[in-house]
Amino acid sequence: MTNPESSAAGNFIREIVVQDVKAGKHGRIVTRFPPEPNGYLHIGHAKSICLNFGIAQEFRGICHLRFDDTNPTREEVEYVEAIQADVRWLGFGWGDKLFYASDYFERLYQYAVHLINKGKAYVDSLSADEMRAHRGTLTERGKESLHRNRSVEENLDLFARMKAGEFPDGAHVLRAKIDMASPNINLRDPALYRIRHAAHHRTGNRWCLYPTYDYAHPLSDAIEGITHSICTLEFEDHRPLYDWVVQQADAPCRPRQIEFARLNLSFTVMSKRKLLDLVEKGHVAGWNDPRLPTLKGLRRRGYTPEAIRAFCEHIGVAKRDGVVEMALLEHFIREDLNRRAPRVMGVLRPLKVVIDNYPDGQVEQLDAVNNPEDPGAGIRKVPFARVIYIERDDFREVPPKKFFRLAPGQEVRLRYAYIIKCVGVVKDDRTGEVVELHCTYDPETRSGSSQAGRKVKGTIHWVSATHALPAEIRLYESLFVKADPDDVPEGQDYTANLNPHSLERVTGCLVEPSLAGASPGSRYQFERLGYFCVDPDSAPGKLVFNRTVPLRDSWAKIEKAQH
RNA sequence: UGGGGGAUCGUCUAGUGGCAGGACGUCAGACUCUGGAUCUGACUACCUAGGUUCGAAUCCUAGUCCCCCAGCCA
Repeated sequence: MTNPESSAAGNFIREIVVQDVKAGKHGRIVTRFPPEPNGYLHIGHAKSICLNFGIAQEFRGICHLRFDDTNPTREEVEYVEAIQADVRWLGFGWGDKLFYASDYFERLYQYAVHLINKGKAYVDSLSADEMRAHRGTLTERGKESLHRNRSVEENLDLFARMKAGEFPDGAHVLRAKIDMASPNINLRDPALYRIRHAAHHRTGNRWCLYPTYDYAHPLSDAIEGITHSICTLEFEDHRPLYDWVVQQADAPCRPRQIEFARLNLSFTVMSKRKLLDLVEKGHVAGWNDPRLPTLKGLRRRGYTPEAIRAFCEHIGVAKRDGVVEMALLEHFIREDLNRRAPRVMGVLRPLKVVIDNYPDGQVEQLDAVNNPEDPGAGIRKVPFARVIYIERDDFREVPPKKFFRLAPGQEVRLRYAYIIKCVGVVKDDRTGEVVELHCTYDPETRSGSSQAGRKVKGTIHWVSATHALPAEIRLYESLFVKADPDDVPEGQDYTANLNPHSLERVTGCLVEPSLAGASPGSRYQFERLGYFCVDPDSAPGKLVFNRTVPLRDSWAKIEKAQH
């Protein structure tokens, strides 16, 4: 971890840092994660967090957490707290390096005065519309504002009065004086300050003048001594402006901005706007809805920080934009939970089975392995009795080819118990639905016994009728039916691709009694089904589980191929 | 259309003039008291056309396609 040369996952940014270190450019590497507190963190942020904090760790440097809170009209404390909790949950810390761009407002203001004095910034009094008209287009150069050549004294006076609150919103802005003819639109005298008579979540009403991102960000980086300012691709053509601001302000250091491609995940959306939209329009239940790619959603879904970090490590960092398959994220949570999650038995859709030759009233406590991947996890007792429930899917009256489960006349092993044979099927007279099975068991085949070696094709899970606990289980599918939710017919938007089956609440499930005290957040593998996590909605006597991800299911593939 | 970026297996990603590699995925098979896990094997890629070179994913030239930018958002 501390030796850059031995780093498993190299990428072009680490390479740049290595070169800079070799060249002796920096005493110590300082990065930063700079969220705007106007929304919750999602897995795309996790990529950036892992990158920034990861590089700092790797080079024995430090990563700052800095809130980019320059726009009081969209930011709230609720988010700054949530963001800190999420970063911590992901497994990263920032020591005492917690900062806010708003902490720098006074210094930023002084830098602006400095720019005015140098003739590098001026107060413009054009309206927003006029400014837009003056900006030109992608192909036509812009026109200079008639206020562009105001005297330093006049600019200083106006700027001070803007700060003092003498003008309404929009009356004036402070602009960088760069080049209205630049082919890079960002350099056509961008706004540095705008008037906003709005209360800020940290500075209250002290200011009515707020810096823009393009101005506050580079200077905040410089003030903090950031060596490598890592951001996403869309800021690439802001880099000349970033450099301009730092240089013209005569800031104490010159951070290097490096851009990488943001994460896109198939079958979901990542933009703050769409996420907010989904929440506000009620397509999901909130920011922590388990179907969302938000950190809070993934957490509730049962994802571990370790799995998310492993995912971020493996997707790599590059400049080409692409879409990572959801299957890769699922791979990492399966890998993590396979190693760590205790196994239990639970039946989603119970089918009653009476074992005719098993003594009525007898109960056996059978040994069950808690985690075959982890011998240290030990064993537990699972009660077995005459009436049990099995998974409805594990029985077919007319078994298709390669169906290794229960069917009339067929044998199957009950996990950790006996081999049983189906000898009778009870149906509902009216609907024809199978409501109960009759089986016989072979007492010689008890799990672990000398005769247990007899082979049967299939093993299925079960719960004892009298001992099982009722539960609600929430099954999730992808939020969208298309890998690219934006792939819609003309005139429709991404919500047209919402998956109507993204949530299925299954009630009447039965789980083994050892789950009685399961606390919210704890994760299990329900054997043969998948990984599940106790939902915060769960309560004693009212268990609620979320399915994090199903187990890989090769039978489902075979069956699908048969159709 | 001006500017800025980017194109390598289905997906993500290595590669910096010398055998195109890894991971996910998919398909087979082995094993298994989870149709899980594990193991084995297979699969499939350098945007195009020229050029330089003994040799090009890599260098050059000309194209093509994709993404970003015209907020007083970040």
